[in-house]
Amino acid sequence: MTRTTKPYHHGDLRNDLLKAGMDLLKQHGQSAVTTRDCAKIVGCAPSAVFRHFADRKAFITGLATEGFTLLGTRMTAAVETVDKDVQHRVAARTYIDFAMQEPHLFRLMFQGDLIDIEDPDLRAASEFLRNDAALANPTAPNQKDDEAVLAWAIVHGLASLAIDSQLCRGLPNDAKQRTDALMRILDRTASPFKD
Amino acid sequence: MTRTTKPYHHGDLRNDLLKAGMDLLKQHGQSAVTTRDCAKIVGCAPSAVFRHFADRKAFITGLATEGFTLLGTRMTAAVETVDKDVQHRVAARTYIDFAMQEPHLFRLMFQGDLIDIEDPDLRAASEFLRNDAALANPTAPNQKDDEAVLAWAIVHGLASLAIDSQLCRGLPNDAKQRTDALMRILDRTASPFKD
DNA sequence: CCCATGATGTGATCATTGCTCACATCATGA
DNA sequence: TCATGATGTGAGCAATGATCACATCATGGG
Repeated sequence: MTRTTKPYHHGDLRNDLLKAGMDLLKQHGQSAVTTRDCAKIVGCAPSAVFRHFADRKAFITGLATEGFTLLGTRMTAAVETVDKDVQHRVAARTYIDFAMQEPHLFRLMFQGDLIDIEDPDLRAASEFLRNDAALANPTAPNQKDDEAVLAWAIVHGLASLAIDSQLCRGLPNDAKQRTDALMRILDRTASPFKD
Repeated sequence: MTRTTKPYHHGDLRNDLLKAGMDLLKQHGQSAVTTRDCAKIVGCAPSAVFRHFADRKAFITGLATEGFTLLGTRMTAAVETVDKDVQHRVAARTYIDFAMQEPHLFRLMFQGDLIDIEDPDLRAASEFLRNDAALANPTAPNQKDDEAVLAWAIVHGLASLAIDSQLCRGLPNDAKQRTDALMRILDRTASPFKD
């Protein structure tokens, strides 16, 4: 055996708690992400959670932050591999695919009353979206900015409606196939994504 | 005084509970909508709530159902007063305006893990959206259907992003003005809404 | 008209959950 | 080395959703 007595101090409790929360979230949704269950999974006392997070909202915000980081990583990685003229289309596909694969996480990331919108870490992790879409000032007179906002709205709207089961009738179960179905709509109708 | 002793049986407890829930929701968000507080506001025992709703989720679903009904009423009323060629634009404005005026309710209506998506009353109340957008089969080969889905996605995406404070930097505080700002984006960029 | 029955409301009570606090343990650097 | 601050523990509190036995009442069939 590698270890007989478990040490009093946990290695990286904060991160392990987030990982446990991610598992619960992925499998059973946000209501199943309970601080006590996360503590039990990690193997620490329920009170230990609050050494690393001010309250449950802060913990959930931490999960959302990880989600934005993950989405950002995927999008930049995907965009880097393709030609400039199809980058926005690839970005859209990656965004939608992320939502289809991680619906609970995606929902959480945009659930304004469950997370702390002002949290600096969260803002930093999600900044790339506002930058990419030039959303610092959505009322800008700049036509290009408007189109960027609109593109985000289209993709985000499609993903959200599909997740919240308003669009689910007729959509396939498999995540990839659902992404394909939504992308087909984009291809055929949305001018910003037409090549 | 009209009544000295309060009767054992409440008049229309179910509806009064929903009204109380709506008030709490509007003012403090979904986390403040607690079955006990609603009971206290209405003046009944905490347990009485569960005579009319299976559980909290069913109660929240009832609120969402009222929300869809309200939105449907507003949209049909608004559309009826204008010419056919601008109906979709007026519908879009009404949708966005509703979201800006009742952000908590709007969020709730599309929060898949807080409400019971399969509830027949909810489905009936929200059916007009799927009908209007011809969303029964979003993968339909019909180009017109695709455009309807896209139009809904645009409007829904704009409203959602604005509410969840990802778009809030630069947006005015007043609900009407926020609606105007978002509609301006639609006017300038979204081809389905260009006249 | 009466009363049996089902619907509606009550009070007591439970388990779960977020959260706090006094205290224990340990790592670190002065 | 040892004082100090960071990290973890266990007990425990208040709020909340939910259940259950019981109370109250409306109503329709006899």
